[in-house]
Amino acid sequence: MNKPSRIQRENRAAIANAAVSEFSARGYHGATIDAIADKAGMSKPNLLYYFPSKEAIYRTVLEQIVEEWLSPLLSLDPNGDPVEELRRYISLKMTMSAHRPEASRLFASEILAGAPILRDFLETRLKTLVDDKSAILRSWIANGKLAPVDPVHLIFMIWATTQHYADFEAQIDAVTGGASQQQGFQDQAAQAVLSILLNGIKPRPNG
Amino acid sequence: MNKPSRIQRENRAAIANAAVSEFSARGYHGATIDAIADKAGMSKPNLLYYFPSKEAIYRTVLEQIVEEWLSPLLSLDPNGDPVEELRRYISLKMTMSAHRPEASRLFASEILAGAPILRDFLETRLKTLVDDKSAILRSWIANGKLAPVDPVHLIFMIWATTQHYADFEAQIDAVTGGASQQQGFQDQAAQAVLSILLNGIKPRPNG
DNA sequence: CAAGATTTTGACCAAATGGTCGAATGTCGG
DNA sequence: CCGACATTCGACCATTTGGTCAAAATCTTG
Repeated sequence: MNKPSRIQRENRAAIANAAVSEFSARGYHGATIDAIADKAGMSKPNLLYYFPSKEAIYRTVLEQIVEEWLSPLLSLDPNGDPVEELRRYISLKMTMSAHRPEASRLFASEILAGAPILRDFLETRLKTLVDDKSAILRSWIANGKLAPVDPVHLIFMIWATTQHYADFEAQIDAVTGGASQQQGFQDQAAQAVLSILLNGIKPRPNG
Repeated sequence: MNKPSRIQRENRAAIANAAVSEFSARGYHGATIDAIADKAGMSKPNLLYYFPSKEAIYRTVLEQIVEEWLSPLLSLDPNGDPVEELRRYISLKMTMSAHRPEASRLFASEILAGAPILRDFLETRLKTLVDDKSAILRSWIANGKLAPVDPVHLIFMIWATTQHYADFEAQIDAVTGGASQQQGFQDQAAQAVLSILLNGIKPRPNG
């Protein structure tokens, strides 16, 4: 495979962006190649010149998102201060959730559907990563730097709370009267999440 | 409209069950009337004798789920002990998540898609309910019975963490090597969630 | 049991949609 | 500015799918 031309790079990127938007808004089956092509500013046959099939587009954007999603957890530092490290991790995930809600929702929709495409990735790379980081958390607990909670469930809770703001945006908007669009809401959310989670895991005298 | 016959009740129930299963597994667009009819043990035209359209089936099952979902929050008692009330509420939601994961995923998929059908419900009944219960939480905080956290975000966090176990089951299964199917996993999850959330909101000396 | 009402379904239809093809157009190094 | 290659797209096709209809089968009840 030769180096991609400028046109190839641009078009592939345009298609990927359009696809994230369409897939996240309508789900895999609800999204159509025509709509993605339209949004990317080209005809359907032209789009299919760059990707062999609808599923190929889906796989591609999912893979990109997954890489992006992984990185914050990767950077959890075993030598840092436990509470500070977790504060940084949670803040990072809150920021990502606020900045790329469509990507978050696309990932969520894949998992909701039983992870037909991502199952292998989840069982291998993600599992390994979680096992590794759980070990770090466990050592912090053993040293009395964190309250004794199951590390895996702590990780799940962080994922759940942070991604909730992107994935359930429609519900949050409805319940808050659209506040989530307003400046400051994100900071407020981050503060509440950090406050509850960090206080929930700070070491306690009466274990 | 006359009283429904026994056949009507049975068939409507069979269709609703099949629909929850199909819609939650494949999403609104991925589910087909044929598949729902099959799973309900009848032909497609027969199914359409009971419901006028695919969307009508979807609306019906969503409404049932939403009613079910609402009830635990309704029962939050302003006169109970704050931490005990929240413990009960969280436990109830964890149990529901474990017992009806498909219903949870169907609800989640509707919200992910922007709540096209449920928007009105979310903006009216759910908003009112959240406003009411937030007031209770605020009074508990004012009385020093809870740490000062934004009540709305606390409610979001409870929803996020409890429903995560149903909605992201595929991911949890993959990462834990299928542990979520095993006896005891649910209790472990509930314990971790309760521990972190309750400790996160217990009143603290240094506000 | 007969007659009316209810329930069931095979056969069909129209629209939507993923994907193909061949011809036309554009790009670029030499 | 030419030739080779890359890009674009109108027209088309096959399949899937939501929904209709009229006739058949099955209840129900006086």
